[in-house]
Amino acid sequence: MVRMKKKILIHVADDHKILIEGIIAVINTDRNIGIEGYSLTGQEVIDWFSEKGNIADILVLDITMPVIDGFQVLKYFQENKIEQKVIVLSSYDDLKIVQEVLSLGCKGYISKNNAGEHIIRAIKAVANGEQYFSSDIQSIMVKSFTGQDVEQGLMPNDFLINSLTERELEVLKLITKEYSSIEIADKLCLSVNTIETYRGRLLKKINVKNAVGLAMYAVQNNIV
Amino acid sequence: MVRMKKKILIHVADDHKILIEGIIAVINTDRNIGIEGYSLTGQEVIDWFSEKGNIADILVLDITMPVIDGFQVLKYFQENKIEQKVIVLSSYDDLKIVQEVLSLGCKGYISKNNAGEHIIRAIKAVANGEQYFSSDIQSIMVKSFTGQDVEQGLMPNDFLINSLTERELEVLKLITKEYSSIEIADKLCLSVNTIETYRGRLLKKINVKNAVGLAMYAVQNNIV
DNA sequence: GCTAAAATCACGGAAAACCGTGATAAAAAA
DNA sequence: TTTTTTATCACGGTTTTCCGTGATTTTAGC
Repeated sequence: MVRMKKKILIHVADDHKILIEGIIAVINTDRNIGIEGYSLTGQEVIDWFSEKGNIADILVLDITMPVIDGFQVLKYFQENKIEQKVIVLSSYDDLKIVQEVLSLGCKGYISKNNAGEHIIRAIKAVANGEQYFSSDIQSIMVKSFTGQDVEQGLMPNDFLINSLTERELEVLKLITKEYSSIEIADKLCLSVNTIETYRGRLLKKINVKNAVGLAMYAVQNNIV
Repeated sequence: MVRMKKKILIHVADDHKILIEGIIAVINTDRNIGIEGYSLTGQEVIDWFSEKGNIADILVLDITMPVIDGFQVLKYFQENKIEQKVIVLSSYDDLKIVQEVLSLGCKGYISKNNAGEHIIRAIKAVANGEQYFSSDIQSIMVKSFTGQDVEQGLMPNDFLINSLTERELEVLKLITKEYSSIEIADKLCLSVNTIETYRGRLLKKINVKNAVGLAMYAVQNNIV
């Protein structure tokens, strides 16, 4: 046993504050790990990094965030040749996502289902230069490796295009300004049908029930 | 001319931040007046007062704010026998409102139309124990005093019941949680018609176009 | 150059929201 | 004790949103 002198510093990024609080609570039970900060959007993570030049020892990163999602944060690190240890948190135990995320250089992958029991171990492993995967992720990886079919959970098929495009963002902004589809179509010189399509896509991507949900999301992520 | 030693401290309350910024900008042009703080809702004003026991020398107060409006803030002062110098800002040059506001002990009344040119003078006058009314307000007062008809501007007739009731607030909160009228009716054990009525009333009172507007208002006023 | 993503449009049906208006009973205020 | 406010419900009509599905054309990444 080596006595640790410095705490392992963690930065948590998730758009659900309640989840962040949960993770912080779990992490605080271990005296060798500490919280350096947290972000509610991918944008915040990137901002943090570009301002301070570095984040904590390990970034615990949610994949599903609006506008700038976890993928894009990983890409940002990759493109800027930044070696950042990242543990990805995901609600989706999907093989393709795991592959994608690993190829983007992430060192750990934990399913949100059992994040509580794995997060501490994952952090220590990754801090130690190892990789870590929660048990359910390991099992689907093994199955895939041995050629077995991996039964996929319920995941929106357009999950990988989670981040919002320019146009979608534009429409979202106008929605928060109380414009109707007709008015938005007018303003952007597009067909009403097109706007309706965007509306539907926004609902799916952001995963809310109605325009109010879109507005709340927009506010909570400083899209306003 | 007496040399002023202390700045006259102002607290601004308005639900539109842009207006607050404007007022602060104007006030900052005068070196004898300073900003002590600002509030975005009537509730904040009352909270501020009940916490700190006093606000600035003069409170510049917007009448039309959601939930707790300017009237209620004035009533709060009156009921708690607090002598607070208040200048009311209003978009409505309505005789009844001016009367109401004055009877609630406010010392100055400025129409938003020409707030810029009057605010400084009003502050100095009120700080000096005088009263102050912007020119258009004075003119309607004079007309009324001399028995002339006062032509009323466009003001919603239900303006005076601007503040939201308990039930309305409850419904508003559920709307921001993406519930439909049917679901809200279910949850509160009321008729769908009733909820629809509330929806309509909320739209009118808060003066927005649709549920998104309601949600935005709710967020901006910490009703969440 | 091929493939994936983005931007664009269409359409028809179902559900929900919005609008106006009116009404009644209970509670609160004047 | 009137009057006002609040809470409640009704209803018919219009508009808008939501849902699913599919298709074409650029644009961009590999």
